[in-house]
Amino acid sequence: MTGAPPLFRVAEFSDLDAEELDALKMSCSSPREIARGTVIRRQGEPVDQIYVLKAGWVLSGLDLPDGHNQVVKVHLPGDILGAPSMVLTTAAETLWSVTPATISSIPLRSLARIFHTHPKIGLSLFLCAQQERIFLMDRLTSVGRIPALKRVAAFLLHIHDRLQNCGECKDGLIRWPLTQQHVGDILGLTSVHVNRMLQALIAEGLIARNRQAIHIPDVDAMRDFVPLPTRQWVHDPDWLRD
Amino acid sequence: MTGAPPLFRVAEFSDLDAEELDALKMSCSSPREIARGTVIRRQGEPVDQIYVLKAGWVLSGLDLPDGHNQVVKVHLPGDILGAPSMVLTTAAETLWSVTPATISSIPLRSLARIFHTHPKIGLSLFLCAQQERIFLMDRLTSVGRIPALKRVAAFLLHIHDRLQNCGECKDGLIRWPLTQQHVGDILGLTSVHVNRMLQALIAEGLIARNRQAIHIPDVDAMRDFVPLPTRQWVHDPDWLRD
DNA sequence: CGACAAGTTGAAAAGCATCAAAGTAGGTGG
DNA sequence: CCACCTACTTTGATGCTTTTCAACTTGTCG
Repeated sequence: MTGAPPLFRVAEFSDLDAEELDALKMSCSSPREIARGTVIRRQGEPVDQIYVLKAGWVLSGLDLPDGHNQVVKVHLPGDILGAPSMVLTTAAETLWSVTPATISSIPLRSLARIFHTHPKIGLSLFLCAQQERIFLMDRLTSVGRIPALKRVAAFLLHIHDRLQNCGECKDGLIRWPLTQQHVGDILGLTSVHVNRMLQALIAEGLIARNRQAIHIPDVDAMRDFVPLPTRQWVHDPDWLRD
Repeated sequence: MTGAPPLFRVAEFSDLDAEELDALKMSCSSPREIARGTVIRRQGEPVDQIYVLKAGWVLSGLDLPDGHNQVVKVHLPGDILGAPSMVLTTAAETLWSVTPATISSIPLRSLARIFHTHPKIGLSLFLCAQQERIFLMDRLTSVGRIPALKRVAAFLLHIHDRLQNCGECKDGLIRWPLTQQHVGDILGLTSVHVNRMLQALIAEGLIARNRQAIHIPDVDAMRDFVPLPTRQWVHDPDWLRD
């Protein structure tokens, strides 16, 4: 939207005025810088706040008793972190940074208050939660019904689109902080198989790659290759206008 | 909670007073009865309302170009249907009943208004959306990282717990309207393999089955067998009380 | 009774996991 | 500046889980 760093993706569906944006900011603690690999909140811990990601990449994942891990969300700048566990007595997910990151936190009490003082923000938060459900539904479809090659492609394209949305990607060039093990945990594959699928995508000419970056030279070709639809998000629709 | 049929699962996390429940009811159209196999809303159609399921089972699924289908949600009585597509210009999901069902609808405009007139309902709806995210995260973990036998077991247990929550299941006995093809589409398996896994669960003594029902004789044993944690939902927590 | 949907079974093949080992880059300390 | 360490990537061989395909069985409902 603007050239400024994205503060909140909350305003993605309905425009918030300055006063509302201010109210949101007031609810946030001052930003905290964390190193790569920092655990923000561990699975099983009590939940008394959620977080806003100002910069960096954060993963949210579930650990299984057998040592396997499923990453359920790749968080990019502007995202709200840790909200699903609000409805649980103990956090479902572990949140950890895979790059240096900047986060601030919102106490649950403040969040609840916002719904009363600024209903429109409440509605915006609700819509963001629905968007997260769409993301999860698409990933579930990907993991459940799409073979590995296209599954990896779908994921790369998804990240591309979201990075572009927050102004961190242009010309299909993505600074890539994830290991192949991470990608495996995101897509329900082994890192070995992810490696082979990446090589296959390179052989197809759909992507190029060096150590720190992935390049999608022809985004439209990638879109054709991926069997999931590109999602068209509403913005300030009829039914939201009073 | 009560012996009465569950109207809204919306009140699961915070108690709503009579006036609020009334406001919710007022936003709903009068209930409509639909036959088994009725499509409520098809993928790709415009989105101008969401639905409340009063009775029956409804599936929500995504169709892929290759003809495969991924069911992303099994809806039980009390559920809100179709909300994720609110943020899209065109519905992501197809909703169809697998039993005779009773639904009523809520226009998006009314839903938006509720956030302003009854912020507490807005907050409750937000929390329900977070719960749906937890369900999706658990299913994603299931499909991504849990082998077929335990995956089927986890799903049966999940449905058991939710049915019990809305008073439609006791003593581990579940009236079962889903075909093995449905279960396959829910879990990312083929119906053939679902069939074999069900037989294996019977051989293990974890379930029993006849044509219309599934029985979990020892729910605790089932819980031990399943590698996902049982979710403990908050109800009326500190931070929600003003 | 006959038709259709769903469940069941077996055999073969595919896709992905597993295991093990070697290769590569980046960072650190001597 | 080199040597080493660590984390990550890459490669090959093998095996298992699940799919695919096809046929057959069972139940249901007109």
